Amino acid sequence: MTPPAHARRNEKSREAIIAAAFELCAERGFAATTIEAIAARAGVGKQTIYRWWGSKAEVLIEGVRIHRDASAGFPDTGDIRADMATQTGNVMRLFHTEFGAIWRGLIAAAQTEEAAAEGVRRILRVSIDEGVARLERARELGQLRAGLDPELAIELLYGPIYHTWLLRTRPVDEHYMTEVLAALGPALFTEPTAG
Amino acid sequence: MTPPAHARRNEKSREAIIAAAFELCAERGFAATTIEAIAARAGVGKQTIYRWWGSKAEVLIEGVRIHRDASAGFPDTGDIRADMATQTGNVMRLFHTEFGAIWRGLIAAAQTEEAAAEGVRRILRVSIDEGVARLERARELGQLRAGLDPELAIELLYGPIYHTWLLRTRPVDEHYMTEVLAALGPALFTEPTAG
Amino acid sequence: MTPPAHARRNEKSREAIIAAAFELCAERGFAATTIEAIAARAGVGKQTIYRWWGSKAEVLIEGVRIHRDASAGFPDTGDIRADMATQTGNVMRLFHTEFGAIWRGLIAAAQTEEAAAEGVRRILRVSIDEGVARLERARELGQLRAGLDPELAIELLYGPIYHTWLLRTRPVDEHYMTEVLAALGPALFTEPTAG
Amino acid sequence: MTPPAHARRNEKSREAIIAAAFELCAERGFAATTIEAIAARAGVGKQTIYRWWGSKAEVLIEGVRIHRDASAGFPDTGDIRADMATQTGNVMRLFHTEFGAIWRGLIAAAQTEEAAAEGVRRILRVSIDEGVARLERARELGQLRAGLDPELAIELLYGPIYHTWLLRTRPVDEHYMTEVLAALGPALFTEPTAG
DNA sequence: CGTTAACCGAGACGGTACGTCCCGTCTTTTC
DNA sequence: GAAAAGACGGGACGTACCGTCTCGGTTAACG
Repeated sequence: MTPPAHARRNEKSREAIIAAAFELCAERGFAATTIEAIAARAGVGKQTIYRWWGSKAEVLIEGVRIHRDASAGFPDTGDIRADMATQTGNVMRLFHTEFGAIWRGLIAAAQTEEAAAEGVRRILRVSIDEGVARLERARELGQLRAGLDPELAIELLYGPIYHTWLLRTRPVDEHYMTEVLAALGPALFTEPTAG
Repeated sequence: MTPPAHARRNEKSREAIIAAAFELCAERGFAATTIEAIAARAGVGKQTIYRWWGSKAEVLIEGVRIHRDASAGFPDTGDIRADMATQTGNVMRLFHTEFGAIWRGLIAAAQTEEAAAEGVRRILRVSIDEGVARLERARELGQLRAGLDPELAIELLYGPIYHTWLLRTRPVDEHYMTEVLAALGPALFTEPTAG
Repeated sequence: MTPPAHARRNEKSREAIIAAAFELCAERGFAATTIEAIAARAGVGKQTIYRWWGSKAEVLIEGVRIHRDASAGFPDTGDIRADMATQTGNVMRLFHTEFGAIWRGLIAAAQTEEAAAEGVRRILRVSIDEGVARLERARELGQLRAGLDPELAIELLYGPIYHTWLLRTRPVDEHYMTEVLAALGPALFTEPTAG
Repeated sequence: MTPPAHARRNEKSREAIIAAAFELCAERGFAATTIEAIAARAGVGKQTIYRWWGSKAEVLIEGVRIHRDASAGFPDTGDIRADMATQTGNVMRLFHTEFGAIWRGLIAAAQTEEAAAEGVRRILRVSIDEGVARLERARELGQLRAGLDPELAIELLYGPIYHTWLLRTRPVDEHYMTEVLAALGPALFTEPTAG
């Protein structure tokens, strides 16, 4: 999404733009954030944004990627059920922060704008791969239901999360993930061996 | 979303506006569809749109509702697994038509605009309730796993559909729903009684 | 230059735009006057300017035309030499006011922009015709050199005025027009009959 | 307008810039010619233009000066009326070439920009002085009306030329200068001696 | 004869204005 | 009195250039 790193590029401007975009999304939401406002807040000419990114979505995606790279990966305590609960809980919590609002905006943009879709996909790919890797380790310990495709398993898990978060068909309380995991248990995991 | 039906209201305009909105979304996509273009296409003053709806999303939601009311409900052949496969297959097929593009746009709008979110929610509510009703009938036949909340079950099923459709993390082939249902089977259903 | 008078047109905006354009030209000069600034000063959307005029030059030309229509015509005391001195003196004085700066800008614009050239031409046409009419009256009194084309005579007179004013090859003192008229006398007029 | 010749200055760039400026003015007109385009066409950095000139007008003025220095001066056949006709005819012809379009642009720029005005003035000064010198020679031969200021005479002559050329109040045919000279004759010259 | 300072091409940068597109409101006229 | 038509004030769009500012790379004068 970003043209290949350019020697002459001003790193300070790049950072200021991403930071301004995040601030403005936090303050007034994704839809009300404009390139003009980002440029003004960052103390930058509009052209400098258009030179390196194709839309506000691409700016934010670069910011999200940086944010994501700096955050913890999938937990691995050896207990796959517990780790899944931890991870999905983290995700749901994240979704209710400012970051969630930005991510929501990006997913909306991705419905319309191919570049945004590509960025969203790339970000999700990493998370999915982490989840798949964790499931592979669980499989080696015999914790996974036989014949289960790990990537499909991740979708079974994240699907309901995104469904309730994006479509808001019902209020989500803090036990939601517990219920989802409990219900999905028989589809995903072998019975935990007794204590 | 629509003000209470008004005696004086011009029914022809109402229909022309909704039809124009659908056409334009089909031709140029949700994001590129504007109120001005809808009004021009419908041969209507802009004010007439603003008088009765709050945004293009609301116009489309009314159209989607009409469309939905005219379509078949949840199938019920007695075989819950087969009916689920039929229904989810229908949904996925629908998502790849022009209607899908509109629905995609409305979900995007719902991330930002409360009125759209409300409309989306109301439309989904009906579909979910139909699914829940179908599952209740299955439960009476002992086809459902004990202790399963039917609404949660619907989310376990539709979650992955929306996840792959909205986030496009991977190409979806025609067997996708078969695999999802197979994987979810142990979580949702009792073993089908032999022959 | 202006589209045919339109019933729906907002007269207040039209006047505010012309007034704002004049003010801004007076304050910062023709070149530094922008459509954006005119719109802002007039409390008007830019589109409202672009809807009715093609450029700032056309706005100003409309203003100049109104200004010109409201001003006195060619003097006629019976003494053609004196009237010419009065008139050319008035013109030169006018050229050193704010109005002169605007007229200067419009002539500059006319070098580049056909619509401005057309406007300038139309404004000048009226003044030239007035001069021609005055000379025709002088001819009837036998004050004009035989065989002189009155329109050419006007050009012989105004030519040096515009030459010094636009090209500024030398400072112009208040006697300049006296000298020009004295020098042109033999070319234009018959000897005044001794009195 | 040009800083004092500098030893290090790249002569090739200087020439390329002036040539590019002339080409671009010829192709798209003075107003549409930009410093960026000149730099690109000349294969030169923008800074190299800004280092040596203050504006595109100054670049063109330097080019015009070179052009002018290379062209013939005022003719002198001994017959002042004929020489004036020759010279003014040459000028009017020149005004209808590409060079005329550039000169027109510079005069327009001079209305707004002091440096351009200064350049225009300097170029005109030389031509006026040549004309004045020619008239002085005519005076010695008794061809000039007594008491006529030669510089004023030049303005009486060039005034109408610039008036019609810049203000375009009427189409100018090839006899225009003949008529102007014929009409001005009594103001400028003594009667040609018979035979 | 190596150093060094200016010039050079290139082009990113902070800006300003452009002319356009729509927004949602308002006004006029018609049915 | 709803509806068509569309002008209006406004805000953002994405683009074009402005004039300034690095950045390496020549290149010519000086030490």
